[in-house]
Amino acid sequence: MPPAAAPAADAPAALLEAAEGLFAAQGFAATTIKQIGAAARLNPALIYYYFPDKLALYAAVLDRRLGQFVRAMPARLPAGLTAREGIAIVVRAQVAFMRSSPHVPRLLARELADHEAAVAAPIMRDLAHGPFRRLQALIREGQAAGEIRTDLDPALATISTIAQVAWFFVAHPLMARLLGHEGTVPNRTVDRFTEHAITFALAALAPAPGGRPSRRPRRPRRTA
Amino acid sequence: MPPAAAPAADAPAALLEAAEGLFAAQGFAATTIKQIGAAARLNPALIYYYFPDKLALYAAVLDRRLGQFVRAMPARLPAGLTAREGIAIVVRAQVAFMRSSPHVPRLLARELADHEAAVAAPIMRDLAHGPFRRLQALIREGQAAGEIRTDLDPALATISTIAQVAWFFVAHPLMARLLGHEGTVPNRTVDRFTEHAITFALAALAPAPGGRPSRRPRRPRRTA
DNA sequence: GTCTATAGCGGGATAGAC
DNA sequence: GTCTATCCCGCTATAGAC
Repeated sequence: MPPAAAPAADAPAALLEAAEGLFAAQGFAATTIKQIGAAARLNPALIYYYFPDKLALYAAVLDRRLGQFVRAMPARLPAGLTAREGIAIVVRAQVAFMRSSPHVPRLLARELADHEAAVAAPIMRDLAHGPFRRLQALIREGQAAGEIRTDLDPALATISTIAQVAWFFVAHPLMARLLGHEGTVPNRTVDRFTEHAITFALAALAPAPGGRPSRRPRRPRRTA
Repeated sequence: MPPAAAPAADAPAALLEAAEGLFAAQGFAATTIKQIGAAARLNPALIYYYFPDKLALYAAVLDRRLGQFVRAMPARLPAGLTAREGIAIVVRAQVAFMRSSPHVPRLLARELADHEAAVAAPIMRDLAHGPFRRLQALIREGQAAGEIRTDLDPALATISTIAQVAWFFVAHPLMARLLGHEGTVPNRTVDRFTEHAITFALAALAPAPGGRPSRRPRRPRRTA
């Protein structure tokens, strides 16, 4: 084994790292092979030794940052949770996801706009079929147990819950302005928002107080 | 005045229209002058007669769809509103904004990722200084009047409120999957979500019921 | 105002030396 | 595995005819 001094010196990792930053900042089309080589301090032609083409490099970047995290999500949601526990776990996991690399929110924003591209589709499928459906089921169970108001559609309530952190990070430049920061929202404000988002969602979902029943349950109308 | 038969036949408008669709679908860098000309059924060189260059065309597209709507927002929020009225107005205006062209959500998603670009900055400034600050002030007044729970930070509560509709549209491909639709979320589901978002926010902001006071304001605790 | 033709540049990708 | 040199293509933008 070589001494641990070598600072992450393997070429494919350096290319992925450099490409991630450039793709996030400029987008796929605006980023050139030569820029990536320069940022990685490697010869640009190496990209074609380690990856079939530019698109494959992009797909590898996305899979590393978005795909891996999304696929690891279900393990964070063991069986037997209450809805309130599930909400707290999911919201905190969203924050961890968005902070797992400074480029994640922008990569995500671009993929949301580019959804015709095939790269984003499997990741979105995993998100929808995994944590989203799970949280929705927890909310439905919470309604049956009387812990959650029954006039809310579980799917829509799930969206409202996860929208908070998602939008906070994806619209980061807007959030920074709204919160009065020039550049970036400081870490402790992100932490405060995380706890706020959990409180906000739990308050919205709490059953209407004592005497007055919650508004009459909406007919289970097809979402289609 | 010419007979109303001519179908929007002025060239600059046709170019803006065509460019909007292509920029939204593919992004600025991936869209070519020739594609725009072809989509507008006009000679591509005309772009350089009506606009200085490609970037100026892009800026014009953004200003037409995003800028104009944002600048018109304050007029929707007259003086003397209650916080609850303000929330309903802002949420419905967000939906109207997102529906004002089918391309708005994607244009917005791209601008959020591209915030280094100068084009987005003034629009975000107007959003932050206009409707966002206004809603925040309304919530603060609502807290003083005892209509809104006082343990929530008005700025964070504003973000949570507007995040719902913003995320619903920007993450549309994800929302469609979560709601079980193959392609697009149907209009009546969007309408249901609009009313849901108002209900959700108002429930989250309602003062804690009678005896028990709202939870004490959380100390800013570091999660990191 | 609209069109053709093209200049001039920079992109992705490859061949092949080392 | 890494690097140089380069091909070929398609892009933005312009010149100038009509």
